[in-house]
Amino acid sequence: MQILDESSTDQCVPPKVDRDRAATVAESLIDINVAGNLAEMFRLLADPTRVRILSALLEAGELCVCDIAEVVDTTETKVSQAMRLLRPAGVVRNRRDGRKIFYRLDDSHVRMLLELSHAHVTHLAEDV
Amino acid sequence: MQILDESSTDQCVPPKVDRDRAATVAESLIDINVAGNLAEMFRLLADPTRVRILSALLEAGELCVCDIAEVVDTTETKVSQAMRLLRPAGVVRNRRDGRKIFYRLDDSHVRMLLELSHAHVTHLAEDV
DNA sequence: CTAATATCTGCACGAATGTGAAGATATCAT
DNA sequence: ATGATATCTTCACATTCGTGCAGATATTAG
Repeated sequence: MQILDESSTDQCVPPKVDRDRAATVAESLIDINVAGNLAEMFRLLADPTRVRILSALLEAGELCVCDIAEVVDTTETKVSQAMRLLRPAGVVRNRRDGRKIFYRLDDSHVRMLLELSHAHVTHLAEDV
Repeated sequence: MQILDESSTDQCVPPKVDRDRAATVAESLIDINVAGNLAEMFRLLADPTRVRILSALLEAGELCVCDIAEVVDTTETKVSQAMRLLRPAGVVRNRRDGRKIFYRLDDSHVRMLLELSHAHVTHLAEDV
């Protein structure tokens, strides 16, 4: 891109052009609080059980806790604790019907994330 | 969608239609290994520093470690350790030029994830 | 060669996280 | 009322994770 210029004497021996680019990036960089929110959202998806639960909801649309536990092949406690994390984050929404509580995805972005991620992983699987 | 039917008596008092749906979901459900890979990929993004680093690379295209540290306002050790996680996962690629090592994003899906996620969070920020 | 720069690694410690067991609520059936 | 079902919560424990520090490696300059 640009020719390296070792004239300036700063802490990192930065070529002038790169310095400018770095400054520009710093301005348009994602806000530190936003980065925190993003990281927290990714953390919610950083667990195999939760991924499978969300995947099941993506397929079924709506499922009660016991059905989720059966489909995902895990305990109801795990499902319940997963929902405790996902609910206040706005990822899932619940609805009571008798003694059952039905959950469904409640975030179009998360839905897209899941679909995109699924495509990503299956694409990786093809390579390997 | 379908009318609830409390006739069958199974362990979870499941209406027949729901049982079928659960079975269908179980078949088309994401594989357990794939879910693990997905979760691991999300875990890489589940850290504010790493999110900011990737965001910087998304903006700048390519940056060396010291510039990343300056732009993201963190230590070079943090950047280096972040890269130690992101490199083997195929998220970033590096190139040596002299004593500097330049990093850039190396995964179109991750790029999309970041863009989509950024849109998601800014959308949330508008609501609140 | 030595000195300085840029990056990486190993280690140790505090914090956060996932998990299971046991008990607490809430709803329905009888 | 009692018992059964479905879900949630609390607690404690083991594991993992992010962090900083000190030192190691690699490259360039003199």
